[in-house]
Amino acid sequence: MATMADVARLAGVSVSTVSYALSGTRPISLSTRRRIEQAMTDLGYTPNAFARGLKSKRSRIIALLFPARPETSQRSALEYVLGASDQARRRGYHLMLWTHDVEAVDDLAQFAGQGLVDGALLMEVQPHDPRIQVLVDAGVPFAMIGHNADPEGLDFIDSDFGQIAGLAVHHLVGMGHRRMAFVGGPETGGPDGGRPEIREEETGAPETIGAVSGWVGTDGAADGSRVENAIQRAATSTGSEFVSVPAERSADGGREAFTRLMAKAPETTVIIVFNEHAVPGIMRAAKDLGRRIPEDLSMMSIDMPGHVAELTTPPLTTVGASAVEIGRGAVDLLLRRLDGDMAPARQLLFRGELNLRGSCAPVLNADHTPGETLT
Amino acid sequence: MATMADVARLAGVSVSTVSYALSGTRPISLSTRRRIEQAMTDLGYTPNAFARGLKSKRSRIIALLFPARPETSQRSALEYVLGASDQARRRGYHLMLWTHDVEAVDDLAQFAGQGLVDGALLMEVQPHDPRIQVLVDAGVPFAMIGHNADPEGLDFIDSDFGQIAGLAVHHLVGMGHRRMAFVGGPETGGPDGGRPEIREEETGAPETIGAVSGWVGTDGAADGSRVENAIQRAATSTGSEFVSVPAERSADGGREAFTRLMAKAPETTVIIVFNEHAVPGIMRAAKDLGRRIPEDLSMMSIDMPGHVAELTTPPLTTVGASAVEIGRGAVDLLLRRLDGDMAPARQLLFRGELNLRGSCAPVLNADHTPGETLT
DNA sequence: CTGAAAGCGCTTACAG
DNA sequence: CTGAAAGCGCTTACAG
Repeated sequence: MATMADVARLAGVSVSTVSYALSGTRPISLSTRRRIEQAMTDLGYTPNAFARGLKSKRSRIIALLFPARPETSQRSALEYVLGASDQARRRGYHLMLWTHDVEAVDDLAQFAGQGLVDGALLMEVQPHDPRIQVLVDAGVPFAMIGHNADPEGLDFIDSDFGQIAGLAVHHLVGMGHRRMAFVGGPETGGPDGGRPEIREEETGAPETIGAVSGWVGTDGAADGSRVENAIQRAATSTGSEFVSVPAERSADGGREAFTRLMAKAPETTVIIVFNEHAVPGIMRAAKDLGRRIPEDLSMMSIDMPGHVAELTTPPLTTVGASAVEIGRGAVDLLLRRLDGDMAPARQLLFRGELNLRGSCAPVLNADHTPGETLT
Repeated sequence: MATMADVARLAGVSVSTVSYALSGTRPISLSTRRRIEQAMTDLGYTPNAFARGLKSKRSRIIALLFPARPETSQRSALEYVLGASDQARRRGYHLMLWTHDVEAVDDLAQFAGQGLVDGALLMEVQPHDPRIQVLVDAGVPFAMIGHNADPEGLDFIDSDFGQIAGLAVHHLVGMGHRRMAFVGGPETGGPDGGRPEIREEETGAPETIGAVSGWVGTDGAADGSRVENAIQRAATSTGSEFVSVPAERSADGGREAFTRLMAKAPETTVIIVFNEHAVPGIMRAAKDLGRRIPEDLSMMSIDMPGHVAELTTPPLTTVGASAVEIGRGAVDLLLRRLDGDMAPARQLLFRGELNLRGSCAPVLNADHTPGETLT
């Protein structure tokens, strides 16, 4: 590989001149610039990333911290990753994928201390995420996809679950639904499922950028519980009944949850699911009980990629924000910090959209009295 | 951040001694080693990756070259990525995700010239993949996931489509199927679909490692066509009829393909699909025609992740090799090169497995004569 | 068993 | 508008 010294020699200038020509940080005469450019093409010169990083303290590499076990990946995860990767490239950065155990904090500290990355993006942020303190201690700037319990002063981008819940519930109410159920992950399930108390602190100033809406507060809960709370609030505000049933992340988990749901609230007219892996089990259990979707029971899925939602029969109506766009937005948020912006933390909520497919239908007998059986 | 000089000062030794203590490349007295270790913990020292990379010419970073558009990602792609990322970590390497346009070869040349990565992994390798020459020219070692038309001398790992096709066809024949159809991507479709001629060159020595079987030759075709050819060979060797219909990668593409298939070979008893996005369209079109799956028509999907196959009704029987394992294997293949192994190229085929779900059933009227209608 | 020193390939004050 | 030189934080012959 040609070095900068090679280029300088061939162009008949000093190394520093080549460097300045490359960075454009000081004026170079046209003829000199031409000779340098010619020499660079002739030699096929590419600056050495390590020498550059050693001197300038900037690597132009950002890390994507992805707490995944290869076997149990969420399906929209790829979209976050590709969105972030694509945007990083557009903005001249490399993206390092760092899959890890959320609890393996020592490894992270070491990684952060290497100075390899200029900043980090955190996926699947937990309410009390141990990674945050590690990054703060290491002085590595970061932005979160999702957020922790107390995100004050921290940059993040998240789905606007309040808006998304409103969108979902409004659509369903318009179809006559008044008895709604929510199936989330094992961490959900309301009081008997260990949901943390709702704290409605109105912190920070709302902001709206593009498809992004303002941040107004946190309830300190994990994703699933936040979605659950948002749906519950939206549902009860319309006078609808609401029940929540947790489910393991598997088809069997879905079956089981459906059984519990039928025991608890047999009159349910719509199930809103935030647990991709439980979907097949729920749909099969419903079928086994003779509940046709959507005629007898509507179903809606939150944050499910469109091509996945197409696979079920009927295809699932979904609601959610674009994972690709959130991935992109996270990169922009981080690079704003890396570019030295000292402004206060920016907390962005990304608006979702409703994608109508075939799994929601009007309630036929909207005002049937409790006690009747729908089947 | 503490530097090696800080550690040396605190431990009362020279910088070189600290360096040797860290690398273990020369004997250090126990007491010295102790003092150095103490100093490192006290200072929270982590070696600077850039200084190290500049001097040693090794970054311990490998790139995963992923020619993806964020919007149209294959579902098993995440599994390759996570498998590779996980294995890289285990082996002490970082994984840089490089999503790019397959044709944007200039960008790749620049990337490769930076000396940032020690090697690269290529996903979605094309028959005449322009990336290969770029990497060879840049002197960047690489391993392929999949392979090009002429992989002689190149390391790769791929699904053993011959074995996979045999597994699939054998299972189907055992159920009485004798009229098989294949639906692949737009690049498939046999002679009228532009399939390259089959060249059966027996190159290289077969090898078997773990779940990996030996490589015996290439037909110089893209993935889809190779799968198609493998299925065709397996089918005709059992005396079965075989037709192939290409499909666009979308639900509509699937519908359309199904219509063409019914015009071409209405007696078909099983469809083998290698085109995830076409699946919903095929299934709905079949249903519209009154063809029940699996009673009237069996279906099998190649290389579809299990949790995805669970979503359809009935869940899909699948056949294929583990994408996670192939991702891991690719890393091992590359690191073997990076560790200076000068042995000849290693070409590995990964065996697939059959996952029975509910979409394949015995043919009821196995010996019906042409002219009868199954519906 | 340990140290002094060169040098990896850049960037960036300093000087003109 | 351009150059000579220091230095980023390591690794690794060279010397003892």
